[in-house]
Formats: sequence, C-alpha cells, structure tokens
Amino acid sequence: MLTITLPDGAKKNYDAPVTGLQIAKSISPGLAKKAAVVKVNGELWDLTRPIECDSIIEIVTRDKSEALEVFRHDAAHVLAQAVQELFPGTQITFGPATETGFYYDFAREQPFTEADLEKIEQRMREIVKQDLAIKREIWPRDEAIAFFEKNGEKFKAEWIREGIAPDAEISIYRQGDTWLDMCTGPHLVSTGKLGTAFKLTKVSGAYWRGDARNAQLQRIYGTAFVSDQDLKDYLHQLEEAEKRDHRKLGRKLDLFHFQPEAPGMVFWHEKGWQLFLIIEQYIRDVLKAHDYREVGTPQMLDRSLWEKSGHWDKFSELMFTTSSENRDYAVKPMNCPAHVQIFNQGLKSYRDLPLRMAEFGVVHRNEVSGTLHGLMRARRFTQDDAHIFCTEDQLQDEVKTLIDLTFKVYRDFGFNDVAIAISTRPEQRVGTDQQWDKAERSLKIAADSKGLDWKLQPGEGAFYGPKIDFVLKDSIGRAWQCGTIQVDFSMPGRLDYSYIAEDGGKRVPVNSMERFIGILIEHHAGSMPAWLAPVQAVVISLTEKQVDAAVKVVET
RNA sequence: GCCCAUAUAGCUCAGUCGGUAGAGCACUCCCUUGGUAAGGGAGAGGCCACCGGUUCAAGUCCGGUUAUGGGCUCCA
Repeated sequence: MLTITLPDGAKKNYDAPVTGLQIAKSISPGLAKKAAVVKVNGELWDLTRPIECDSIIEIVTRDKSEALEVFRHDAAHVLAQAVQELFPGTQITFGPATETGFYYDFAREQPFTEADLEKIEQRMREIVKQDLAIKREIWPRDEAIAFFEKNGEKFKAEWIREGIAPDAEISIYRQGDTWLDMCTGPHLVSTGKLGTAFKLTKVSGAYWRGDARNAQLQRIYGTAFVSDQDLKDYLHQLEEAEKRDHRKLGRKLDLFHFQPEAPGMVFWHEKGWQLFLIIEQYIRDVLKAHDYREVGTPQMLDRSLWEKSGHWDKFSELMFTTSSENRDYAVKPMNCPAHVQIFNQGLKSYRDLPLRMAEFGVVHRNEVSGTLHGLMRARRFTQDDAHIFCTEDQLQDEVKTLIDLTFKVYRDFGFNDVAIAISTRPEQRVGTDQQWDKAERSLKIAADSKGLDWKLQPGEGAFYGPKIDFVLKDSIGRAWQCGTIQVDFSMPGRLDYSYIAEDGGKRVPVNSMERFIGILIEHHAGSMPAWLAPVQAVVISLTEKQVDAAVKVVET
C-alpha cells in the first residue's frame, strides 16, 4: 500500500509502485498530455519512473520553467544522438541546458561546419518524429565503465571513474533501442514530446571539464523552447540585441572606432568624447558631494612597486612594460598602489580618516587577444576609481554610504534593476583567515542592513579581499556586471601605510568608463537621454524658403 | 592564449570551374519633385588586410602574420 499526496493535500492510495504519468492520467487526460516531468518529494523525476514509497508529488506541466530546463536537456540528448548517427566515431561528453537553450560538447578530430549544423538539425527533427521512447536504467559502475570503454567513449569512462562518487547510482538514459547516454536526468517520456521549437545556432571550442589545459572539444549550441512562439520571440530578441550592438551604433553615430594598430584601444571621436566628458563631469560632481579628493597619478611606475603590491606575481603577463636607463616600468593596470603613494606623503593620524581619494585613472591591461570585445572588454580604459583609507570601525559606515551612492548613480543613468552579489575568498589569496572572516562579515552586514537581496559567489573575490558586485539589467533583460566595492586589508602591510591597523576600502561605481558607455549605448539603443546626448536637437528646414528662419533658430 | 569562421568601395555585402573588379546605400554633378528611407540620368571611389608559395595567370588555391566575429579560458 502506497500513499501519494498531491499539492492540494488530496491523497491517493495505490497497491503497487505507480508512475507520475499514471497519476496524471488518473486526474485528467488533459493533465497527462501537458505533463513534462513529476516532482517527487522535491526532486524532479521522469514521468515513467516508478514511485515505490509514500511521497508528496506534483505534476510539472510543460509551461513551467522547471519543465523548460528538461526540454532543453532533452534537446541536447537528441542533438548528441543525431551527431553520433551522422558522424560515427564522435565521442559524447556533456550537454546541459543553458539560460536560453542547450549545448553538447563532442570530441572529434574534424571540426563541425555551419553546413553540418543544418544536417544535424535535420536529423534531430527526424529523431523527434520517430518519437523514440526514453527509458531510465540503473547500471553497475564497473559495467558502465566497461561499456563506454568498449565503445571508445573515453571521456564518459573517465568521468565515471573520477567525477562520480563510488557509491552513487549510475543512471543511463536509453533513447530508442540502441542510443544511450549516461545522465542524471530527468527526461521527457519520448523524443516526440520535444516538439519543433528548437534550432542549432553555432559551433565553437570548449575545454573538457572547463580547464584550458585539457583537451579541446567542439561545442554545438542550440536554443530550445516549449512553444514555437517562444522560440520566435527569442530569435526576435537576438535581432534586437544585434541592432543595439554598441560597436555598430558607435560607427553609425560617429562616436568612436578601433583599428588594428591599437587593438583593444578606442579612438574616441568628437561626439563620443563629449558623451564621455559629460559622464565624467556627472561622476565628479557626485564624488565632490561625498567628500572625495580627486587626484592624478603617473601612467607607469617602477616594476618593484608592482612586485611589492603583489600584482606582479599574479598579473605580470597581462601588464604592458617598458624600460629606460636600466629601470623597468609597468604601465599601470590599476590605480591603488599610486594612491597609496599619495596617502603616504606626510604623516597621517587617525584624525585624517576616513580619507577618500578618487581618480579617473587611465589603465592598460594586456588582455589576451581572444577576449577583446569593443568597449566592453578593452585593453585601455578609464576607471572611475576611488580608495577610502579608513579604520576597521569605520568600514561598515563607509560601505553603507557607498552602496547608496552606487545605486543613485545607476538610477540617474536609467538603470533601475540592479542586483548585487558578494564574492568571498578565492583559493589563491593573501591575508589571514581571520582577516577574511572579518571583511566578508562586514560586507554581508552592510548589505543586510540596507535590506538588500544578495547572491553569494563563493571563491569569486579578488586575491586581496572580498567584494560586493553590482549587476545591471538593461532594457532588453541582459545582465552586466559593473561597479564593485572591495575591501583590501593586505595593501596596508605590503605598501607600508604610515597609519597603523586600518583597512583600505575601494570602490568603483562605473568601473570602466568605456565599458559603461558601451552598456549605456545598448541600453538606450543609441538614443541617449537628452542630458547625455552629444546631439540633442537638430533643426531641419522643410524647404529652402525656411532656411533663413532655421539659421536664426540655430544661432539663438 | 585555445577552437571555428571571417577580412573585397565610406557602410552592408556579391564575386561560380583560377583568366583585366560588381550591386545596394552613402557621396559629386545634372534633371525631376511640397509628403515621411522620393524618382531619373551621369560620375567619382579598390595595392581585393599584410607577407610568402603554386601557376602562363591568384580576390579566388596553399602556408604564415595581423585584426575582427562567435565561443572556451581569464578578468586585479
């Protein structure tokens, strides 16, 4: 005897194990038709997997977001089957759902081409049409390893050996009679349930287990939705994003350009530079109102200073260097060591704290070539950087004020949807655990006291301290990481601050001015609010008769 | 940096089997026209990214370099 409890509290009794599909059918044929998976005691299961003990269940219908993920995961499996049928010898690895679709990573000597994508998609549609049953099986570990090895699937075999705990259950999903993949599931009942709302979009490289030292795999991306309309809407949104591309708009609106002689370094044209200056002036005013002192520091500093600060150890390959008269210099990739030099001039007492120092600092970072992306990822950019020298006692208050200030700046630029995340200690770091404990706690308390909802990002902090990151949602729903508030407790010791036992707090509302302008352009699709627009109004005369009048308007 | 793709007129792009370089938009001049990206005619604009190779002959085939695009990795 087995008792199943439904979401509305109703209970049903069964003699033998029962499946989600049977329960759905017993409620209504419509529900059974709409069902995608079943949630059993909080866990998503296949509709055909027998439920053997008393459970609380919920039928998850196709329109639920949890079901969408299953759809996409299914699409990935259908993709994998299609690829293996068309290209024998290709090894399967992993294929999860993503935010907008799915991908699957394959190991194959020969690269896939765009033309292959069409063929593969065609085969996927055939597999859907065949409506192959998807069945879950549990295999003994040794048998699974032996099976994959025998079939030349060395990545799968490696994963069972190294990635799955010895006592974990190994579930195999069989699609039709012959094709199968190891997977935790769940999946739809059959390939036919996938429908037609999917499309392969691109092929690219990816690393096995996400590590650049491992084998390079080929990743095929696709997008998938439950309904054809959703797919259409998504493709439309992609088009919209393409229209807003700041690189295109930058050229069209005559704001800036790039050229091969200065990869990753922008040439600002008159109108773009005007936009830049307006933003700079706005931020300058905000900083002044909050008692920041603006400074200016050298573009390059002796290498020894970067060695002391710890940056050389971690980032030397990404720094531009030059030399003169037997001295080595590094072009500054950030401003903090320079700001500390100013702080160190003259004896500071605790009475001088907190001391807030700001700079529109031009920095250069020799980003690896493959990562450059217009203004969004540049090699030369301007940080609206600031450092607050304060005591541990003052840290809380400073961080709280900074959070308010940062939100205000975003609001003024038209960003009202801002999420925040707190990043904690990474593996490679400086400082003691007590220092990290304290700094992380401070940030969390400050965020909580502001009533903010924040996401934890374990291990994502900087090497010198934890941080609060601000993530903007733009007008078409894309997220951009922008400002950051960081605590740095190592700089005092490394660079010999003359006041003892204080922390350095650091803040950057906009972070990269260049990148922020790129985001602004895409957010406003090129039509800036009047206070930012380089061209605010244009006087047009309809015919020659009004030219005189038009000229008069322009002159006044 | 790694994988794949791309590089032709100011912009967007064609260019088949290797045989003297093309379109649309923009630009210049002329004509036409009070109507939402107007029409017609004429014209200008190219070391086909760069270096090398194959060939009687290379925008086209091969190799390399650089840059760009999409990902991966990274992002102080």
